[in-house]
Amino acid sequence: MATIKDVAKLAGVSKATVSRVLNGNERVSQVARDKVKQAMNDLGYKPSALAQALATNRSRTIGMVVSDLSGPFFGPIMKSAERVIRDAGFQLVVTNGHGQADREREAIEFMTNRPVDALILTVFGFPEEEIVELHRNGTPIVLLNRHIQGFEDNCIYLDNEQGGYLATKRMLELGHNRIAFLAGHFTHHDSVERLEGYQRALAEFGVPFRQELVFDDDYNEDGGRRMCQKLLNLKREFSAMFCGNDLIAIGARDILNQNGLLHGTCMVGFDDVTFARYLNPSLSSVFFPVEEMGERAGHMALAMAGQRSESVGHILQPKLIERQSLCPPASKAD
Amino acid sequence: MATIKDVAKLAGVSKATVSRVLNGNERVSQVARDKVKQAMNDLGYKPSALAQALATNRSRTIGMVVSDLSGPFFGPIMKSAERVIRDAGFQLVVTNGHGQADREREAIEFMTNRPVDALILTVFGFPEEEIVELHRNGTPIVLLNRHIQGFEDNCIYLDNEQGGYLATKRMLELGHNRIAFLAGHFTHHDSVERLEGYQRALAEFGVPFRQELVFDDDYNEDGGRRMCQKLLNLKREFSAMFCGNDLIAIGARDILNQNGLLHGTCMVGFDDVTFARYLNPSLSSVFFPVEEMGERAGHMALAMAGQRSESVGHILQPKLIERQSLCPPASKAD
DNA sequence: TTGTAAGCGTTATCAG
DNA sequence: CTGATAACGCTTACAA
Repeated sequence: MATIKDVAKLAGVSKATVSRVLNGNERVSQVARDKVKQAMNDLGYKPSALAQALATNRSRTIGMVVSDLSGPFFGPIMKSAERVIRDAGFQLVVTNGHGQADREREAIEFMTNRPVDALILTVFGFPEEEIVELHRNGTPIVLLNRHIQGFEDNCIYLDNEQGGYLATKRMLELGHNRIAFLAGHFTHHDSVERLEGYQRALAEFGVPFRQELVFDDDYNEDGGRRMCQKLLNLKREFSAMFCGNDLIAIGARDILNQNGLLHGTCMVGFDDVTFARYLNPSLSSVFFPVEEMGERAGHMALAMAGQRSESVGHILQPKLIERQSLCPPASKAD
Repeated sequence: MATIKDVAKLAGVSKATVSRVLNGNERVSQVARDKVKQAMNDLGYKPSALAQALATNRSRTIGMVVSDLSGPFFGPIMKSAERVIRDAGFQLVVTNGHGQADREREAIEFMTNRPVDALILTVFGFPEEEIVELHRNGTPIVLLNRHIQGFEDNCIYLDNEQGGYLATKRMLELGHNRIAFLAGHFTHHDSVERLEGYQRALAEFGVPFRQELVFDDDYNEDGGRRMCQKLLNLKREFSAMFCGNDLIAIGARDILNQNGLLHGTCMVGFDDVTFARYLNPSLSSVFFPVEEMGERAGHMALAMAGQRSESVGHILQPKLIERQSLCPPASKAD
């Protein structure tokens, strides 16, 4: 690998001059500039990002910690963030925090030792204070899907309450008044917020809130199965179901199907992951603008890294996607 | 941020000694070692990975270029590779090549300027010679899903021929003898190899190969739709369908469904992506051991980076996953 | 066992 | 406009 020294020698100038033409145009004579460029070409010279980072204390790198490197949710976030970041001539480095506090801490340390110019975090276990402290200590943070008091400027999150409201309202409009809510654990504030939206819609339609129709369990297929089974065991009347995410919905559908109830039950999921539309009947879902979240995260991180970039809002709006699983109640009135 | 100098000063030793205790135990007296460790703790010292990399010319970083940062195929590969790599104290850096030669080149340059100790590549457009040259020039390469003559030691790929064979054989066993093949473009060697497997199975069962039942188009939903539509337009007799991947299968199902043929047609996809089992009827598919591929890639890359790691094989074996979409032909004989 | 000093490839300060 | 030269934080002969 050719270094700046080789270029300097070949061009017959000093390293300083080479460095100057490298870093955008400062005051360098045209002749010098040309000689340097020529030499660079001849040697196939590429500056070492490493050495530049050491000297400038800026790495042109943005870190990202996700809770799952695979999966339909984080994929699009990473993808859109990476596009924005690479377009700015920066590099995105992604690592997995596995959604557990200790792994997340490890992942974050990995990043800060690197170091990165800004850090995009989607962490669940990692404590709020540490996040804020990290930021204070000089690693600019963009926090996704989490909303810390007094740290709002660094957060990007979905209006979950509105999502819960939209889904529930639509089912109410269709005539349902016994709507079960199969939520994720209420330790996740998303779940709580979605519940609030659910309640707001009920109130608006004068339908009483029934605690016995609300369940919480893991945010995955098995959680959905268990909650749905519980619901059936209770023999509570219900004609519709709002699920905390699409995986829960899939688990629930499985149980409903086994009981011959799949096609009669109105259902709305959350996130609108790619395969929701492939299901049969296709699954209605509250669309989570993941790509937009990724883009915004990218822009915000770049801005924090001292790069001028679009300024973006902090709260994303969900949208109800209507598909076959949204249907009126079986007409008992007739 | 505390530096090695601060630690040295506080511990009352030289930088060299600190460096020694940092890099595993060399000959350092117990007292010195203790003082240094104490000082490190007191200062919360973390060595700068950057400076270390510059000094040693090794970054403890493995790069990976994928053709899609989201999507059900690369997610699990990245995830399992990352686990292996991080367990070894290395960092995985992922970037997107978008499956286009120029973007891939850019992505690879980004990586080599960083630099990385090894590079895992899943690139399609990038020319073979350049890959081999890159490796010769000192960036160790692990190449996924591609098989270059004379470069086998660096490649990890699926036995596609066997995959095509397994799928076709099972359908033949069920009694189908008009099996359409909706392949991806034959410019992808995967497609060609799968076709060969398809033909081998046919030959084994004495069923003649019919060119008019073979189609090629994009490896996605729309490609599947177009190929299926063409097949129907031709009014060729067929009772089963082998699809080049699961997305093609989904597109084809859509068209079949519109024609009331979904439940009568036997179908096998390829890759066995996560949602194949969620479909209704659930989709049989040739399982592609993506996680294993990621793990092997990780181990191989580590080994090339001079880290001792498990040695792994180069060819992965597919497996047929049987689900509802696998069914005997409608009995015309009766 | 320990310290000194050169070097990794760049940037940045300061004279000239 | 240009060139020495000192950083940046660490490793690594070489000497002591």
